[in-house]
Amino acid sequence: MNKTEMKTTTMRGRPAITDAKRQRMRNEIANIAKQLFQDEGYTTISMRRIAREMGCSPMTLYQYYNAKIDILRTLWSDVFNELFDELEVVSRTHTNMLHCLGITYVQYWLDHTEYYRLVFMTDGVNQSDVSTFIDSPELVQRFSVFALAISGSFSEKIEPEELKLKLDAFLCFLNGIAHNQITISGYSWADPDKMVAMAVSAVTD
Amino acid sequence: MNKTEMKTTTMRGRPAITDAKRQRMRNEIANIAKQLFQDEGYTTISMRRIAREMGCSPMTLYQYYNAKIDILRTLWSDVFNELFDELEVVSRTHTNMLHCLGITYVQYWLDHTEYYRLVFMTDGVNQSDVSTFIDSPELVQRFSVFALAISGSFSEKIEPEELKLKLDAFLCFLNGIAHNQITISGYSWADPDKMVAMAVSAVTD
DNA sequence: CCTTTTTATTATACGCGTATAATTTATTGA
DNA sequence: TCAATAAATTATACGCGTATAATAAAAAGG
Repeated sequence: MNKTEMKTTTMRGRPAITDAKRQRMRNEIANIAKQLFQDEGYTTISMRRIAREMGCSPMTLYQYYNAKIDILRTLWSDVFNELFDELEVVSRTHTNMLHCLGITYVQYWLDHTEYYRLVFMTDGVNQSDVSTFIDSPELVQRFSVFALAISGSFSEKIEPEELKLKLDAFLCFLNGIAHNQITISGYSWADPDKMVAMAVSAVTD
Repeated sequence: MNKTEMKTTTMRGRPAITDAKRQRMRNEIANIAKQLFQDEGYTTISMRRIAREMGCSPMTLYQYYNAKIDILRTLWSDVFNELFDELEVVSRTHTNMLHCLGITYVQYWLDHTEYYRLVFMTDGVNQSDVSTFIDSPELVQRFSVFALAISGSFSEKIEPEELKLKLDAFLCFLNGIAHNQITISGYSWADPDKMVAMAVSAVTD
């Protein structure tokens, strides 16, 4: 029997915050933080600063998020959902699906480098990474558009382990293209679309 | 006329530290820091702790390094040179050069994830970008082992722009493989060697 | 009303990286 | 020997993330 269930019976003491209220507060914090992170960068913005903008004390933020990094994590999922919405549109409207998916995926990050930095380049040295939420079931589910596109590009049925290899490699290649363009921006990279084309043929041949 | 040149003429005031002495001090700090970083991790170890082990005040470290991250950068630079030394050995001793180069390159980063994070995942907004380092002439020079291996894998001469495309794509793919393994560590990725093999065939076919 | 209980919120404190101010040290010219 | 000077070193201070302690707020029971 957990606390939310206890709520139904009468209880002494100040009542715990409603789930709805809690969620509204989380959203408010996330929205303010998103704006600040995008404008001035994750490391530049402090919890004290977010609190000031919220009109609360710094420690109140910890009532709604375990840590500063957790606020960022919430923003990550928003970003991914937007991206995958685009990808699903592509998967329904294009015939040479894989190539278009690749282009869309890479181009999305190149068009939103600040998001890319938010998701894949959070302060390097500590060990908290993106995988904790990439592993969330609903996101794993979303990645299946790539798997379907790959298996769809073959006439005969493809073995699961070979599909996994192709899928993983394809995702690595796409991320690598985006990542190098963004992090090594001083170097004049070859056309991303052509590199995506190479990634596609590596997976479909 | 700079300060080192001024040293030759007589000057008032406490003399600046010798280059040799400065280098000895840098080495001493680096050695202590390397041990501590390896034992307890970069984030865990503080400048105050390093100073304590050195028997000096925290701020004295800043006489020899601009920032904590610069100490790590120095350590990384050493190991990075070792990577390219390895790669050059590989390029001289193996026939299927490209595949071995790829394996070596990726495996290096997987063996030194903390250095990967340092170089490729530093928050680009607030300070030094990877490209400033990657663009340094001696490092660009080092990357040519990949270009040579690619052009060497074709019997007839390859056009420069096509070579560039293949080289850039190959580097993107390799970095992507390493990057995804490191940043999305919770996901069980396909065998890196097999993905490298796909990257190789994408470039050589 | 007032106490009791439980939760939300805020205050305080710690160690961090490091900018800047203060101090010590090593040298030269008088 | 003794100021003057310049570099090395150290002390102090700031804002940071956040753990923990203190306080305020909201409900129920007397």
